[in-house]
Amino acid sequence: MPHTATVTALSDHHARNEGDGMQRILAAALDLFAIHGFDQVSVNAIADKAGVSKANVFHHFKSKNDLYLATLREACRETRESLDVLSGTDGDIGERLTRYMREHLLAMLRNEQETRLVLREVLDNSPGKARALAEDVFKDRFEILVGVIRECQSKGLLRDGIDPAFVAVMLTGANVFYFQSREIMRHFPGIDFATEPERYSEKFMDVLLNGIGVK
Amino acid sequence: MPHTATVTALSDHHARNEGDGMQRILAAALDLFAIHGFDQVSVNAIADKAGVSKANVFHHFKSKNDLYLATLREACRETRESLDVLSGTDGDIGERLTRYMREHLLAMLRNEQETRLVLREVLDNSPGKARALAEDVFKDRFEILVGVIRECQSKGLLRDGIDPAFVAVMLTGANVFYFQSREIMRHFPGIDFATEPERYSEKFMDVLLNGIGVK
DNA sequence: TTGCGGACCGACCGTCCGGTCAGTACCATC
DNA sequence: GATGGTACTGACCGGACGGTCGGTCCGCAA
Repeated sequence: MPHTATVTALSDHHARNEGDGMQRILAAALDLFAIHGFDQVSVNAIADKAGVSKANVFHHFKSKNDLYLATLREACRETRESLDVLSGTDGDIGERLTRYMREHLLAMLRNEQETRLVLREVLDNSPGKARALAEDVFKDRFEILVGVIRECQSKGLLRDGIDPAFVAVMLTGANVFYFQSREIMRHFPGIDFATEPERYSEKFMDVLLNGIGVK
Repeated sequence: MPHTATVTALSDHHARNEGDGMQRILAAALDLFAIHGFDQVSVNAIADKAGVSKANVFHHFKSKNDLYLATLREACRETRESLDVLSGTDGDIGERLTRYMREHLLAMLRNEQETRLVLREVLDNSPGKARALAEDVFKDRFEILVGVIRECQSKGLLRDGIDPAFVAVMLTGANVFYFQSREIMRHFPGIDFATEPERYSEKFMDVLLNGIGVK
């Protein structure tokens, strides 16, 4: 009795769950790859989660690596937002950067799985899979950010001694590190921002703009 | 013809290479685990690199996971330095933190493999293996750092509005992010510190102490 | 009505993995 | 010289993995 729906009801001939099989496979792969990483996830597990047979996975994607690349590509595509906040309005550098930092961090947390997938690929120094793919996404965004900061500097909104590229790295790094380590920070004493990203952004911008020294 | 030395000369009966077999296994495991991660490394590969048989690995360690834990434990032990710089002298907060940041970053880079191993365990959100082990190391150091910063603040060396725990996170995050992403930063334009950690530390401390805003 | 192609399946394959085991060489100590 | 412990080995095991294969079902166009 082949072709029996392994999932709930849905009497129709085809497309038994939601979306066609390929989409369900991609969604399942995103979930699993993002949480456990490439090696820890078997094609069988993906097929089970998607409610299809393993053979069907190989019908849509020519290899496990191919599926991973497709998943990563989609994750990259969906993560290209939150940068528009920057190019929007003019005005005070503090306001602009504050809004960017806040939105960027919230966007990372909102698309947690996609972010985790891309970050894993970028930060793991192994040449494997498609670091270049994820790296390009990173690079594009980074250059835009540097451009905006440099523009602000030329308008006299930043001190002259400041290196725009370094500031961009600092901003990115602060958010990436928060994303990575917020879980363990929750176990640390004296930290009130582990579950409140906005408070983190606020404190960061205060230090960034004013420094920690006494006036 | 068993017991033939698979490595160079060393006529002696025992200890054919350097150190006993167990040490060689640990060293090989550190190398491979740090670079490729737990899953990507087979016990066979470790045994080959150490110049022993796979069975011998299981003679010294009761499982692959046990070997991983031993490796991680040693990596944690060897990484407990560079914090003494803090508790040393008194004096200007700028000097103290600058020296700490510099030394901490250089220590991470000096012990690259150990750092990578511990960091992988801490930052990967999977509950697996021995996150607690690495986390404790992190936590200890973090608390010391917070203590020093708080002390500086009570002496009036820091602005009152500053949260010491946040500053500690910021310092740690900046160095961790540099360690993780310096390789891809080398491919980015306009970055002059990707291969010069001391320049990175310098720029960071400038921003941290003085902020980026115009005076 | 036929036939074609895509979605899909169960069963299967070779490989490699973590782990075991029986046995060997080489020490100690008595 | 027997004994016992330790470092070490090749051969082997069950299982999981990525991937293949022959075949079924079904919508659709001729």
